[in-house]
Amino acid sequence: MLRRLTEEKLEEILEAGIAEFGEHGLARTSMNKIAARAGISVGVLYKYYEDKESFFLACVKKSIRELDRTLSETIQKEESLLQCAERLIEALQRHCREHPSHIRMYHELTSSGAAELSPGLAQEIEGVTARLYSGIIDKARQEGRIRQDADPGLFAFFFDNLLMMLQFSCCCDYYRERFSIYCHAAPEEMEAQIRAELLKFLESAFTVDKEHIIHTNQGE
Amino acid sequence: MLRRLTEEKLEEILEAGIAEFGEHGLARTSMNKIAARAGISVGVLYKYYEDKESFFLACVKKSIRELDRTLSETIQKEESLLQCAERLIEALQRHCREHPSHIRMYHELTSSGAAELSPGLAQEIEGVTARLYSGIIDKARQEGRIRQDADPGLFAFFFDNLLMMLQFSCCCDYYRERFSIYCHAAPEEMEAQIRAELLKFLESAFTVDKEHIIHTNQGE
DNA sequence: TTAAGACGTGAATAGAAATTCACAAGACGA
DNA sequence: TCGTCTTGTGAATTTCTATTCACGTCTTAA
Repeated sequence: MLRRLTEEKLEEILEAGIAEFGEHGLARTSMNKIAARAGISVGVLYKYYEDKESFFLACVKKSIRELDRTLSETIQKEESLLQCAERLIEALQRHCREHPSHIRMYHELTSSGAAELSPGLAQEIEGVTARLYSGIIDKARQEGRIRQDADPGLFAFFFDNLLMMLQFSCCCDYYRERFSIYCHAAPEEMEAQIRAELLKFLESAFTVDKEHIIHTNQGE
Repeated sequence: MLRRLTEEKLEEILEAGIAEFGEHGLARTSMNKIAARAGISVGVLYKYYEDKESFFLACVKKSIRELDRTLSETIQKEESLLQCAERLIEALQRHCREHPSHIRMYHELTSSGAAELSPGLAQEIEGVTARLYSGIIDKARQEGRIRQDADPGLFAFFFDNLLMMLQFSCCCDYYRERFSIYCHAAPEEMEAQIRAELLKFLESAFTVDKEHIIHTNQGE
């Protein structure tokens, strides 16, 4: 039986690829398995994509598109840094629930399997959020809402680190295990609490009104 | 020429394995290449180790041992949370400089290539630090040095997330790229600044004396 | 209705790498 | 010095999978 591939089928194939890449990583994922999972033959994959690598890139692009949509729906309004953070965390938690394999694939792509692709991918994936977060934080600083001596780039970097690890901890085996070592529960059982505590942490980290700066270097 | 393997040679072989695993990940690393890199024949690898997986585990064990040594030398004293953090950051930055391939291998091990190993490894690797950090933070909380409503487990988790990303950002290609997107420089060019800013971030996050808790949930 | 062209199929090919094993080289006791 | 045991060697085997290609099926235009 031979069916011309529809637009939806093509999306399905990408989704199958994302799932497999997320489960096994670029190196260990078999094109034959992807085809089987998508219910097509291997050959057709090579009609649409040059090779495994470009298929992988297409999967990543699709995934980026969906994440960007989620994010841009989330951060439109004029909001305070923390309101923004709260919405972001919520959105990412939802994204983890709905597209865990996307996050897993994203994690795989940071590993050495995709070494040659790193430079381009990092730029494409992180570029948007980096500018976004740095901008938000810089604005907050200029408005005097966070400490004046904070470096916006690095603070944005720390902020994104926390969000990224949040996602990995929800979706990736190793990090799920690690989470449960810290918290004795699976992340999906305490989504609200995680969100609340992360907000507290960020709230403290970002808030400026301290009377007493802790004395780090007073020795024993 | 045939030389009986010495204790040092065995360590060298593990070090070669760590380097290869760090560069290519578990799946893409070839036992033949490891042997060549270590200057021995493949066969002998299989005399000492059951298969690739157990060799990988031996490499990880060696790496854990060295990290544990670094950490236990670092956190012995009775110190404040932030002093402790500062020492930790310094120690980890040094560790990154001296053993980048260990960090790379650690990162590879969190990816799906080592899926079956995840549970055991996570426990072994994270168990110690998790208890350590949670303990330090819990103590600080009981002494009233950080906000009372903080969950020690989650705060320790966030703390470790930041430290872990710091290491990846120094040693792993993708994360190095990502770092430079945020900060427009390579991490080794601004080690001191990173340390200082991360301390500020943590200092703020952990410090308790705030008059005004930011109003997160007041709506628009 | 039909024939050319377009597209999907999946068995076959080729290459890479894990693992094995028959053999060789040193160690050691007599 | 000799024979045996231990241990390292690396070519050969096996397995896995990316990629190809000769073929069959559908579409479509006349």
